[in-house]
Amino acid sequence: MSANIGALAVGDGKGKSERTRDALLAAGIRLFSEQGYDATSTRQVEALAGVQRNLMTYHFGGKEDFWKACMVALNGRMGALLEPVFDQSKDIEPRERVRFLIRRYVRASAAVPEVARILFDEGRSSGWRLEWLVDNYIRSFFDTIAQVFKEGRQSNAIPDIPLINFYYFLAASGAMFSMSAEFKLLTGKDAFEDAMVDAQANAIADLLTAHTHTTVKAADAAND
Amino acid sequence: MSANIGALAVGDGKGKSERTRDALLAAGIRLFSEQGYDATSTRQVEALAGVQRNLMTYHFGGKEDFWKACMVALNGRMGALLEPVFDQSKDIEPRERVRFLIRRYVRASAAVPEVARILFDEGRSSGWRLEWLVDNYIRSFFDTIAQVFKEGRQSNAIPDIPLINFYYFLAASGAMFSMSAEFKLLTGKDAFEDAMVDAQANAIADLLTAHTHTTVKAADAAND
DNA sequence: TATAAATTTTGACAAGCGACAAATTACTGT
DNA sequence: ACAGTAATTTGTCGCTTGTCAAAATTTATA
Repeated sequence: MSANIGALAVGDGKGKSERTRDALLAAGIRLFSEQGYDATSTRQVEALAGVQRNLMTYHFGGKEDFWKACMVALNGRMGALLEPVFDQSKDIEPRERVRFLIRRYVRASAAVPEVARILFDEGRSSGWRLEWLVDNYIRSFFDTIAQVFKEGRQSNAIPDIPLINFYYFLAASGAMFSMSAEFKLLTGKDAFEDAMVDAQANAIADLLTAHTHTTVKAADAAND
Repeated sequence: MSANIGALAVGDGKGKSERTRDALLAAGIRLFSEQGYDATSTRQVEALAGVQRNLMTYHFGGKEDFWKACMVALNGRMGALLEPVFDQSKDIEPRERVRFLIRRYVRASAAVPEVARILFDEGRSSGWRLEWLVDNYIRSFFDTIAQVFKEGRQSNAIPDIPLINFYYFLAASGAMFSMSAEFKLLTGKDAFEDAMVDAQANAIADLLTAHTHTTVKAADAAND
């Protein structure tokens, strides 16, 4: 792990106080997403940010509020990538529009893998962090996906599977980037390479917009 | 959290020492999978197991070796579900065989959600735990999936996507069960209900054995 | 039953944790 | 330059962490 993330996270035209806050947020996002909340200590965050001990408490009030601030900042990164997408897609015909949205979402998941890491992490057990995430971000994201799904079904662009399964399939499409360390050990390649990201985006779009065979259900039952 | 997991994990015909070990392993699997390695303390495991402090160190030597023992036990649970599957499927015709294997794998992921939780957790950043998992289990699992994929492609049962992406879809198909707490908050339902597990198994099988349109690639490029 | 081994229990330690308080330095507006 | 405030720095607190050590107890063997 690099000794100091401050220099990377710093904007030049900002005051020292704001630079401290930004460095802390960048370090917090990285450590919370890599290690989880409980396993990340305030001293560790401050060390990675290259700032003095106790500055997190001063600027953010405490570990809990700091985590929420990290989530807001992280949502900002993701939102900046996803917000223009709906506008860009509004003139595309239904089937290609769904594929376009899916590909852009997968690319955003690769560009900001911290989001998927934290969702996989916090979604496992209930608590105040999961409740906060659901209330502030996850619920509205699910509603957005539900709208895309509805339109995709009406135009027959999306196969006949339940919304819930469609949602979790899409949400899990970031697993390849979330598990980038395993990916490297297993394949020897970098999951964030452009060609790899495109391959994943295309594959997800292919699978989620393919027509399914309608004759297999009976055969399934015979083997169960 | 229940105060004591020992009574559940105990076999009756076993000696006290073995019962202590089993209770510790059951508690360890649960806590490591829910909270991760660093966030789980030895005292917490011992308390959930309903045994005295320091018995983990005595029976397993230390936290690291105890974690490995938990992984071995967890692999045993998963293996017991997956081992008979290949034998059962060897007379099914290729396309239905792939669907059968996928559905059984998804159901096993639901029956033992701890596996997916730990893989999502440890796959994020490199270290001795990820290396150990890859060397002992993940690599051979990947090879098995690669073999299924190869046969599935030859019989045209699996759509034309790269192996790596196929593998990570399948691995990520357990995300719905791994994130069961989020699932409950988001949908109000229990992800482990039989009907829900079957729906996911069928949906994954449908998506991974559907034929894709071959005419969309050019249209994709037009929007990028 | 006597003896040794295995297992359980209790005690203690250095190190790290989040948080609070106070002292010091840097910045702001007048 | 000055006062007032913001920001940084240092010190400390009670608590938990993983681990080692030793005493007490239970189990196995002769």
